[in-house]
Amino acid sequence: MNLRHLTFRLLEVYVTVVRTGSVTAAARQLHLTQPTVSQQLKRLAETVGEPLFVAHSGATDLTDTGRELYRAALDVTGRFADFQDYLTELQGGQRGRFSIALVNTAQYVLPRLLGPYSQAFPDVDMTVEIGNRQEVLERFERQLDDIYVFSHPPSLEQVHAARFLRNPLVMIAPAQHPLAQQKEVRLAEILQERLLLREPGSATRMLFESWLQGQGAQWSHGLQMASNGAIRVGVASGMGLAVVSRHVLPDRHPGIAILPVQGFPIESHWHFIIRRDRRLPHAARGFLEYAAGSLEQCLPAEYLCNEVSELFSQTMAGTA
Amino acid sequence: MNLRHLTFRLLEVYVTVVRTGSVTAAARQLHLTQPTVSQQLKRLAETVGEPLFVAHSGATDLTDTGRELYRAALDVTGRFADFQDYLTELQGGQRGRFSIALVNTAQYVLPRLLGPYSQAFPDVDMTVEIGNRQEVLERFERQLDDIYVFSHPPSLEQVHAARFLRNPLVMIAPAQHPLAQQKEVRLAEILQERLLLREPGSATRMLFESWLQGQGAQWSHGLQMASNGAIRVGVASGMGLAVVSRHVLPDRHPGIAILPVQGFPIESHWHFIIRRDRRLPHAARGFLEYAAGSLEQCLPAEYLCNEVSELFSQTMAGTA
DNA sequence: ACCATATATAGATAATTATCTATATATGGT
DNA sequence: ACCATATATAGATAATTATCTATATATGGT
Repeated sequence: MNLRHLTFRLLEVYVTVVRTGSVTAAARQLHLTQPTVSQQLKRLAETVGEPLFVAHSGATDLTDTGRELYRAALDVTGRFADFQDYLTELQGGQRGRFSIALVNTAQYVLPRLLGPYSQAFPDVDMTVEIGNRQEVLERFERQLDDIYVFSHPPSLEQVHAARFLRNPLVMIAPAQHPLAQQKEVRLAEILQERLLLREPGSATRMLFESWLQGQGAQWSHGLQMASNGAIRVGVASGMGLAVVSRHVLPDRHPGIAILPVQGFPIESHWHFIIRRDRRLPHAARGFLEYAAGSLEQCLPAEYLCNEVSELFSQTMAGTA
Repeated sequence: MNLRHLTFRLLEVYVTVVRTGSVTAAARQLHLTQPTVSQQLKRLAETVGEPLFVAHSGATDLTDTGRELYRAALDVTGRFADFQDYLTELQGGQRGRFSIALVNTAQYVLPRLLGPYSQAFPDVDMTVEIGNRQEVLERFERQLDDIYVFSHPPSLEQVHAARFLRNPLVMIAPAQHPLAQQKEVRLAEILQERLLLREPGSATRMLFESWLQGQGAQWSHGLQMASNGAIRVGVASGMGLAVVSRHVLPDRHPGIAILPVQGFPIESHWHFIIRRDRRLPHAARGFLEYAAGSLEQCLPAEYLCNEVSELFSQTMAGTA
């Protein structure tokens, strides 16, 4: 046998024999029979091409070569044990990396989950991508990320989605706006006003438009703005009304009023989405498990809608 | 497959693939076919339980796990290469250890060979044992050493011996002794004198006695002394005559005369002796090879009798 | 001198490996 | 759009390994 065909197992057997100082004891420890261990030793010595033991009057002793081999075996098996540890951590989700792509609006809440998670798993290397619905959808199609967050997941066969948070869309107005004083606001009243809207690829805008369409309505004065932040500031400074995710507003939001429009808030949910046709990194699974268990602690109870574990069990099935 | 059944060979294949960045190139380098290497990689990945490569648009890249494995593989194969180097040196006789047992008298010449040898092979750990014939014979019987030096080797089946140096026994007397003035000395004249003799286990004494017996003679006044050195001093100071190896006398030996006794010098030879029933360490073989090639440079030409290489070829046959 | 214990050897077998040839399947560049 | 190149898969096979049970052979201690 060539030295190259040595296995770690064989070295392990050897190390055990040297440590215990006895073939029989080693066999017991390794759950092998004594002849098996004897044979392994013989094969090892043949492979090395030198005797490893000398039997001088009873007690067998290591030769110099045997001692060298023992050292080498310890180093080598030790180094490989390190690699195994790495694997174990990786497979347990305590180590590794994954990426998650968020639609813009979700960045107002998700950090509350991502923060504690990355504190709990400092060895996981997490990448967070942010874009509007259109952009995240493209990433999804190009399979760039491991987990996606949408309010309306693409419905394809290879997609698994699970809701984790309510995402109500509200109509906001400057606090001093006349409509803000009313008990109830009719849709028609809104459509007179100027509306600050996100770009067409935005999920919030799509949702609102499809809702409007359901009502057989259409807005008249629109003004496009690049971000939720800009819209919020715009509304506060009297530029117009807007539809935004409730999460875009801080808990306290002076200068801005939520209008009690008929049919509002428009209900939607955020989902964690994974692709069945792509291997889910252990760390990504680990994150979803963490989310399933910790959403309650991280996010306000009023928005909770924790169905993450469903996703998780689905995935399991998909993987198996 | 379990991680323990990984072979160094498999890691080597992996390392080659990573290095060349190509399965086909690695196969060429390893003198394997491409499918063989593909299969090995597949098996390796299965063993590890994680993908090692990601194929993103053509170019295949290592995963994190692949990179970890690569590091581990480098460390591990590197460590084992060190062990192989050790083996190579050992098997080449440049490293290792052996012991050689000398009869007392040989210690006057052998250092001239051992010195240069151990300078040339500083990594060989050599043990030199010294005793009288009886003692060395005992060591031989108990198989304590790798090489023995006798003038008259035991003649057993498992013994290989080769002469390497003449060992003439001379009769010495105080320089001012009457016999020292004669052109020729008869044996009878000697036997009148007091003879300084080594102990019964000594080779010199045995040789002399058996020679005497051949002549049908016997000495009358004997005085036993413990060492060749003591005898030399004793003779110089007029205590008597003595038979010693020519090598016991320095080149210049004022105060001592070599008597031209009839039948003297008694010729004998030193032999290197090895046992066929005992593994000859590579270093011991290396020493004998060195002796075969370097005796001429190390010892005086007049005593040379280099038949060491015969021994060596015999040994080869015995081993094969 | 014998007995208990440890080790080695013989003989057997199921499983696995290492390797091949032939062929199918990407994939990148003109 | 096609062709050259690279990779993966299928199918086959000889060799090797890992392991066992049964048994022979040391070896050290009373």
